[in-house]
Parts: sequence; structure tokens; C-alpha cells
Amino acid sequence: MSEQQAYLLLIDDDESFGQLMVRALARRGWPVERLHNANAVETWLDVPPPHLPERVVLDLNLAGDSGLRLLPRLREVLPDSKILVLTGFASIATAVDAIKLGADNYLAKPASADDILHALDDLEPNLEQAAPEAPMSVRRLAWEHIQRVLAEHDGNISATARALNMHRRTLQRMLAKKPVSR
Amino acid sequence: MSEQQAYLLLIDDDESFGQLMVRALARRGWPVERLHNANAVETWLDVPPPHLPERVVLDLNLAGDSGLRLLPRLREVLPDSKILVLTGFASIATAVDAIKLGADNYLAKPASADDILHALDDLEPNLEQAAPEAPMSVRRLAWEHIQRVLAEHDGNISATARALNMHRRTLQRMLAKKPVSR
DNA sequence: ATGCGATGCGTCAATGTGCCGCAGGATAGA
DNA sequence: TCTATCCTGCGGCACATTGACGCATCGCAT
Repeated sequence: MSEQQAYLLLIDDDESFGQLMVRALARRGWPVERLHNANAVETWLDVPPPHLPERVVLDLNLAGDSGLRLLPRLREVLPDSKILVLTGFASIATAVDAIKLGADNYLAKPASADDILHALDDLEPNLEQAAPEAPMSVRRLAWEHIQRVLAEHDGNISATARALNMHRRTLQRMLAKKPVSR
Repeated sequence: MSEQQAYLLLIDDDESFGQLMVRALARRGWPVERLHNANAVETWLDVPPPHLPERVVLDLNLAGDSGLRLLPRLREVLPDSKILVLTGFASIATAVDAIKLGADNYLAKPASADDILHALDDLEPNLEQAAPEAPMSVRRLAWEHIQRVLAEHDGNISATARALNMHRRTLQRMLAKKPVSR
């Protein structure tokens, strides 16, 4: 029988983003299989198909980082696949965790299909990566800190606000605007 | 023969910060060996001492080339040491690379001695339980960060505001009121 | 003397934050 | 099933902070 075609497994529960991505990836020659939520991934992992994906994009945009929980088993079932973690709430803490848990790369949304494919291909650490010209802005620092504490509290906004001694409403508003550039 | 004492290797070229850290770590029971620049690290790596450090703190802000470059050899010479990468210019990209290159953890400045020791001890990815530490409030964190950057710029408010990508007037106002609050 | 950048400060409009309240969802126990 | 609790998203409003602009002053090197 003929060799089966390589494909990409997209784990993502954002419907519109997911469909867009499927199309964009297909246009670039990647057949995409999709899983829409953590449960689907669990059952998929319980009985993996004979033909395994060559690449995996794991979106952990869900409340809390339950997506990270899936990583170890994913890596176990797919020792040779390239796994990319994608998130709209990127932080250094979760990036570090993701790599430790076996991800090959980590990307912050918004990311284009090209960004994603590039991140999956270009896995070698860049030694030249000089330090960015400026220190972290206060905003970025605050964002990182909040993400860390949020993670420590399993994504519980109220508890995080209490721990941070800030108002729940304020935290909520901060989290509502996704991109914290600088 | 007597067992030699575990010690920590601090690789950092910021004189004031380094001395502070050495003292703070000593107060917490860690003898510290220090290397002040990339060259010193190179020669140290060429002829490592018989008694190797148990923990390493590598500051990426080494003058000249990136401290990231040193990581692979460090890891090679010290397969069993805990290596923490510390940087005032944190970014997700360098965090990912640092972990890939063998760092056990990655921390952004400003970081206290306690932060550092904690980061060196708590290497497990944050899946299950959260560290029960009391998080700093965002305000206090911001204040400390500002103080640090301000110091790095010799107290130059305009330059600091530029580096932090914030308004000079705003920085000025923040500094005007002393109460650091929480 | 002249130019340049840093500093302190006033003002005003645009944003952000503290605080209150409410409705809906999830959950644990009676 | 009913109920008490906790969390969440969100509207609204008064007050606080920030961004942007301008201006006078000061130290310093040319």
C-alpha cells in the first residue's frame, strides 16, 4: 500500500479561528485534522489512529491552561511529531512550562498560518538572539506577573484579584484586552 | 575526607547587582562563586574546577555577546547542576531558547534572592498545584522594576522613560509620590 | 555665547480604576 | 429538587491617572 500523506493536527476550540487556520494551512499544502476540545483530545489519545500526525498545533486559549495538561500525553503518543503551542495569552511562565513539557516551540497569537508553519520548521534555538534593546515595559511586566499569578490560581479571576490586592473588575478588564504589546 | 560544600555559581557582570545578590544568597546559606564576564566563563569552562557548583545563575545581560551562547557548554560541563537563566530583557523567544538549550528555568528581572532560589527549586511545570507564595501586587512590582531601570540609567528620568516606553511626565509623577503602596 | 538635553510643573482631554449592583452558571449539601 | 455559595461578565458612575503639549530653568560641552 502507498505511503500515507503527512498531516497536521490542530487542537483548538475557537471555531472561527480554527476554520480559518484549516483553510490557510490547506492552501499551503497541509491536510489538517482537527480536535475541538480537551475531551476530544483525551479520547483521541486513548486510541490513537494508526496514521499519526507529523505536526501538532496545540492552542491553549481555554480558560486556565488545561491545554498544558495535554502536552505530556501528546508528547508520549507522538514522540516524533513537531508540537507547537499557540496561545492568545502568552507569558514567559507558560512558555517555559510548555517547552519543559515537551513542546517544540511556543507562539503567541495573533499568528498567521505562515508564522505557525515557520515556528514548526525553525526549531533551532537562535544563539545570536541578543537581548531586546529595551527592558520590559511596566505594562509587559505587569502582564507577565498577572499571568503567573493567574496560573497559580488555576485561572480563578476572583482569587487572583484578591491575591494581587486589586479589584476583580479591573483584572477582568485588563484580561479582556488580549494583546499586551508593550 | 570531608564532603565539600555545595555552592552556587553566579555569572553576572553587573557589579552592584551581583554584590547584592552574593550577600543576599549568602544570608540564605548559599556560598557563591562569581564570574564577571563571558571570557571568565570561557576559561572556567576550559578547565573546570574539581568541585562543581550545584546551582548556576546565568545573567544574560553579559556585555558583548549573548549569554545564551554559553548555555550549551555550561550544560555539558554541568549535566547535573540546576541552571537558572536570569535576564532584565526578558522575552518569550529567549525564554523558549534558554529552556531548549538546557536551562532549568528562566526568570525576568527584577528578581529577589528568594525569587531566584525559588525558581531554582521549583522546576516542575505548573500543572498540578500552585506555589503558595504571596504574590507581589502589580503596583509594587512596577515600582521595583522602575527603580531598577532608573538605576541602570543613572537616575536619568528622561532616558528611563524612553527605555520603559512610558511618558516622561508619568514617570515623573510616579516618582514624585514616595509611598510605594502595595 | 549658543545649542542640547534634562528637569519640574501646569493644564486639559482621554483613559483607566474603584466600587456598587445584578443576573446567570456551576457546585455542594440538605 | 431546592438552596446557599462562589465565580463570572458586564453596565454605570465618580474619581484618579495618563498622554500630550508647552514653558522656564539649569548644567554642560562646544
